Amino acid sequence: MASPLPVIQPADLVVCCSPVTGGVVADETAELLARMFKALGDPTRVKLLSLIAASAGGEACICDLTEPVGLSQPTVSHHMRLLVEAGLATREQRGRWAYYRVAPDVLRSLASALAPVAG
Amino acid sequence: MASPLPVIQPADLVVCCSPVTGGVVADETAELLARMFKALGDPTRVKLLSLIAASAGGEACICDLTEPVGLSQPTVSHHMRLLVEAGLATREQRGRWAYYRVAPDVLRSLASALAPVAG
DNA sequence: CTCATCCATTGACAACTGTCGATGGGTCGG
DNA sequence: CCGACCCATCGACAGTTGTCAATGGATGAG
Repeated sequence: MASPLPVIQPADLVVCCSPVTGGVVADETAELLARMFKALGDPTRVKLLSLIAASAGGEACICDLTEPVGLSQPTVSHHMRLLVEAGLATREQRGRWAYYRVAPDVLRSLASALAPVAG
Repeated sequence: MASPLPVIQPADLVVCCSPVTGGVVADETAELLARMFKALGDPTRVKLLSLIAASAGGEACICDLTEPVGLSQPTVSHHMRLLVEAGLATREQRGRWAYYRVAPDVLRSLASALAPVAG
């Protein structure tokens, strides 16, 4: 985690969604896509997203997540930070708790980067 | 690469495609999805897939790919192996050449694992 | 104020990853 | 048969990643 890489914003998605399978993709696009996919490249993070999405209200705090994934609190916190930095989740602090949500539009964009020509 | 992990087969996809955002996902499913996403988690591999999909006939050999990505032949070969092991590409040997293709159905399945509820 | 709770950050460590050069096994053209 | 070509594997090395225990900053309850 040496690099203070900027958080991926929804606005960045206009760059990305020109589909892996629909023409050669620009370097910058490949970089952006890979960064988001990398965030999904760990089973714990896949499960975290799934847990959050399935939670009541579509949100969850760290304390709700540690037990289901069976990892320490710092580790879960770490994974959530990666998901947020990749733009796949959002974080909102309310009182003592930090509430995390998935970013449906970003996920949809990612999906559309895979699907296009693939029909 | 210590683990001789089995190559992901299209048949494995019946397990996977119950959507990250549509209910808590089983451990095995998370594992499978993460393995495929991890394969997409490198800009070089994203670009390789893109290059192959954009090639005439939808296929390409290693020698077509090294120059566009600017990496050595062994490295490209290595990346392609990962993509094949993840089920995202297929390899066919014809004479001296090894022809690689993308696996559209697998990509589509991956996409559908992201998209579902996200609407 | 004091204490308990929730969470992020830090430091450390083993494991994994991306890259290369060197090597060797197939396959085709002459 | 020989040389050229395509490709995979190996060994090595730096860099990144996943995990934890320990620590400390905020916030809220009593």
